[in-house]
Amino acid sequence: MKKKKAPERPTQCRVLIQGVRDTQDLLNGKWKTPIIGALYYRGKMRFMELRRELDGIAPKMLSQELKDLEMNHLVTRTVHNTMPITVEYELTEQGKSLNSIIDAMGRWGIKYREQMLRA
Amino acid sequence: MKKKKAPERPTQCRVLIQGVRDTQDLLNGKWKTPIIGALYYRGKMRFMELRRELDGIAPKMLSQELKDLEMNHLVTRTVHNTMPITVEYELTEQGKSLNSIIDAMGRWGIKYREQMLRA
DNA sequence: GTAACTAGTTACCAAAAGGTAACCATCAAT
DNA sequence: ATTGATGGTTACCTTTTGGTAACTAGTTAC
Repeated sequence: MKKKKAPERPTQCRVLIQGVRDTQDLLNGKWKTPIIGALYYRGKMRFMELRRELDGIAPKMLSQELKDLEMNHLVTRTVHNTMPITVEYELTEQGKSLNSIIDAMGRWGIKYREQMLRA
Repeated sequence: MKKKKAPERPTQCRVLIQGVRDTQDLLNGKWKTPIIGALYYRGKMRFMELRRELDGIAPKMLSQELKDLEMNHLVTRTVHNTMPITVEYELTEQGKSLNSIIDAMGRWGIKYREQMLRA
């Protein structure tokens, strides 16, 4: 029985790498993780609250990133008919489930920084 | 006793966010996680082995990314005086410790994709 | 009427990321 | 002498990212 030409990479592995890529794509850019973090720790927030919380983000970026997150079903946007209108952003269940990853990244980053300083 | 002006965000949280940012910076770009993944699952590898494994990466990018990873102490580079010379890249302990995160991202990504297809 | 808050949008610009193609030196085999 | 492997480098170009500044529209307070 002849071996097929160079398959060699387990499908399992390829699938995992695709998963990593997907996750990275959802979290790409400078602001996505801070936004998700803020929404996770503070709960639903309005546009201006987020702006103030994130400190330094331009409205253009915030709007853009929130749209991205919404399109990817990580955040919901709801308009309230108050005067003036207010808009609330909130994490979906999927969005919330990202927290374990973001948290792991946070802890790892802290440990890394410590070890770099120690060395 | 008067409150200080708008401190409000727990230091703990800021530190965590910084950690996330650090981690993201180390893993930024299209190729870092695949490279680390390959080195994790296959062990030490040579330049050309990595190139073939990663499928589609230009030598320029691979070289650049490996330099980055090396500078950040996630990968070591060792030259062997064979003929022709060979160069081996290997994960450091720090580099290996990233696997839990990359793995978590992979699993999350897979689950996310499933749920998106189901919906 | 003018300023300020709500939630954004638009035009413009600079920097970074990433790809292509060509090239380099060293060595081995044909 | 040419081909092909090793491990890269270089110049060039396009796309993406992210920032600034100005602007919109609706409502409220002074």
